[in-house]
Amino acid sequence: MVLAALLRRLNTVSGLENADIAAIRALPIIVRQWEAGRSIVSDGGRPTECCLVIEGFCVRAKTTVSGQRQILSIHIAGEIPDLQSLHLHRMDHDLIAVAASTLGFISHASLRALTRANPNIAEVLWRDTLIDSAIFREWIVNVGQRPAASRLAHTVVELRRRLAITGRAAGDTFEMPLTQEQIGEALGVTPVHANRIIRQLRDDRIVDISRGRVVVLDETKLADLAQFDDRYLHQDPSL
Amino acid sequence: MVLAALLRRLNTVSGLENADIAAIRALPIIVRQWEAGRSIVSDGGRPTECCLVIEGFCVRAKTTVSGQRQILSIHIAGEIPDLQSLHLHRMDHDLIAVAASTLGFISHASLRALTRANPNIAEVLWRDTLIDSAIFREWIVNVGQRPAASRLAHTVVELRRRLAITGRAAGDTFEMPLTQEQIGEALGVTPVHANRIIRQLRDDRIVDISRGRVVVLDETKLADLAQFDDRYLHQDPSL
DNA sequence: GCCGGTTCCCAACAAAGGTTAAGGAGGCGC
DNA sequence: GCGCCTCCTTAACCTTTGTTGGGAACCGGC
Repeated sequence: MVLAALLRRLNTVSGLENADIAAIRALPIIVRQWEAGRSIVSDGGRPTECCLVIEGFCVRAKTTVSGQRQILSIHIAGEIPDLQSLHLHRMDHDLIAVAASTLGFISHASLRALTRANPNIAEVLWRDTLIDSAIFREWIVNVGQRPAASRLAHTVVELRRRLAITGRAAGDTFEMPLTQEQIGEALGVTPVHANRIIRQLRDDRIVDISRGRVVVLDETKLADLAQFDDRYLHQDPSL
Repeated sequence: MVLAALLRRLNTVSGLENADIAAIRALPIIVRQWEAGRSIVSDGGRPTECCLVIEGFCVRAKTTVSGQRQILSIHIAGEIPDLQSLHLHRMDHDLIAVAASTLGFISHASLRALTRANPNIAEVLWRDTLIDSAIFREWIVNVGQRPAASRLAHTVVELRRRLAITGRAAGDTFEMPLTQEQIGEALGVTPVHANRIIRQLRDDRIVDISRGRVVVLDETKLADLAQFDDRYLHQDPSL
């Protein structure tokens, strides 16, 4: 069921009525397989559909004039990374699959009809983009204020929490299929320095990040380093 | 007219119909004077109203567990910096007036009634929060990839462009009432380093930032340093 | 099973930015 | 007009991160 992760996530994060679920289920979706590294929408593009991650991993990224790349967010099953394109018609960044992924494409036309007809769903999706925004704010703090090792720890904890919503972070292990270069791009450091801090966290027996997997070795030390406060994820709709 | 800057801005950035303008004009707003440095809403708070900046300057900021502060955005006349609180009920950051300001408070109840009754306005406001989000993305790039002097230049150019919408950046001079410490907090550098780069840009005759005012001395050099691409501001609704 | 590309790993050195510590300029209350 | 407080300014020194340039390990295709 292609909508399973999306419905699970929206229900956890915002709460859905039965009518909402039915309306979302009725959306026409085109499912496609995407290979690792392939771009989904590019900076400057004018997409006419939104992309639901059914399975896999995508990132949003921006490249500066001088050619440096910054990863802005990491997206997992159940998320719609380019939902903003519904009202921001020209892309200001790239969306790329970093691992082989299953994607579902939903036309802007059908989404707009859905939100117009169903203000409740409009608010749920609006809220979803606001949570996206809250995560960007935390990333500004991450790159602006924390030393590189803490940045990595914070990113790892955040991803784990988000994966947990759809049951993709059981135990102390989960997938994070980014190369060290991409981890550096997400943290705002060079690949060499990314390697240094990954090694450091491994040597200190805090987390082992290798071959696209993360193994948490010491919860306490990781929490200490990350100084993670989950409020910004707004996972509880009642709060 | 307290709504002048807001309507001017929404109309530039999204386009408004006459009916929308009338409906916005009918909103009940409580106007209050705010002194410089006074907090408007705090991290963890659960506001029941949104705050429109009628005149003045506000910033949003987060403080880490270890006490470091990061400014997330700068807000000017015509903006609603905590519009996200309409659907994100608990604040994940602070909103503070950095200069003496005139603020208008609009209850969530009346805003929600407005958006429910008028899907067009709902979309305009949704789009507004998406532009907010696009600016956060650019700030991640700014803090993550650019050297400190470019970061400052970029921030200056962005603010100038946004002020220009409501005619508050005529000529080569505009207000930016931040202390050097606050500039540092926005750029993710220490106050000492903020001072270094401000001096450097002054010595190089690029911009003179002092006593809360910015004077652009050399457009070309500034543009060069900032590498500014205004697409992320999404100021043209037709694009 | 080998080959070519990607990814990972590492060391030496350079540069950007952080830390500490201090003095000076300007505004405001009395 | 004096004193206080905030903000700005600067210098010397230290730490983190970037740069350059390498080599080793892994992976998929043939």
